[in-house]
Amino acid sequence: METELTIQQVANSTGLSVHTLRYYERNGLIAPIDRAANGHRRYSDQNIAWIEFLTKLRTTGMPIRQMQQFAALVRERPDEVQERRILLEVHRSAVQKHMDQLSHHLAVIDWKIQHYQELEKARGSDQDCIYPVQEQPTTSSISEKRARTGSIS
Amino acid sequence: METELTIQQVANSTGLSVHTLRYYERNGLIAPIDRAANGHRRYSDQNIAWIEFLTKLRTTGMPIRQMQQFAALVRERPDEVQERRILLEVHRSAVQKHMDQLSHHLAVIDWKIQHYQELEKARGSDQDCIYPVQEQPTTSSISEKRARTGSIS
DNA sequence: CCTTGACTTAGAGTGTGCTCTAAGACTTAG
DNA sequence: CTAAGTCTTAGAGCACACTCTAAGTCAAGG
Repeated sequence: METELTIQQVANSTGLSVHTLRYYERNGLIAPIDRAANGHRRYSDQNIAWIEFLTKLRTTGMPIRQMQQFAALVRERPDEVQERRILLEVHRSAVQKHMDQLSHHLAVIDWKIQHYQELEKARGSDQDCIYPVQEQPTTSSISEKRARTGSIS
Repeated sequence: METELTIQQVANSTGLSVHTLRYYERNGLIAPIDRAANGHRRYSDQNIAWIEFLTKLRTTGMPIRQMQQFAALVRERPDEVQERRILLEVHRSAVQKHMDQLSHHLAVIDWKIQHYQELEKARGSDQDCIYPVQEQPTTSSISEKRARTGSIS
């Protein structure tokens, strides 16, 4: 039994809008979808699987252009898998790099939050809160830091 | 000795363009910068520190609106730190969530790469490569998975 | 003196990725 | 028979975050 979903159903199940689904198809991210007698799109299981993978590429930051490339490779050389692998590997390392950056920056934000917490604690017991010189972890080092005069942000 | 950098120097050191620096100032992300006698901006160490922190918020995906809010809190209630902390905590958990999603999706991409590698290996030794049914890890489960008929992307 | 170059402003333009509109066909429910 | 609802298309519009332009000021170097 082949499931044959409408665009609306696919929108609901994938989280993409019907607009976006058509937009993706128009732009070659999704191969032309089979039509019902009335011309309406009917999505197969494979279509859904493809769309789900696409959205994973999207949410990891792959630009539309690159997804177009990837989709073109699948359509034009379905039995030549190497180029696709390389494309994905390039993307993977970009995502990895991005995540590394995120986690570093998150550490700085964490640090700031903690700094604020300490200020709040001090505020509870202090008379009129003299702001200590602010230290900030940077790209180079979290511990060893020169004082920035009077930054209290 | 107060360092007093030009906008160009700040652009070079922060990686933002001079356009972006002015844009940020115009939009209240950066407080009005002190001017030299000729009206040119002169950035202090504190300004730089602030801009560096801003870019961390930006690169972790905080929208301009929220950075405006944060900057407004710093300017308008410099000694009330709680709201800022909460704002950052909200952002932190958003970033955390985003990173979790990224790493899950990255796992799927990794899986695909490996799948391709296996196809390439098989291709070297096989006669004419019959594609196995493709399995894909999904949000729900990586191991237990129904077969999708004939998807070979 | 004059050119080069960095700066200023307000405001227009750009790229990305959607997101929606308009006009029309078709199906189903009342 | 009609109205509501879902689909189709081509193409316009939008949000975001820049990015650049135009027109002008100013200072230093040749």
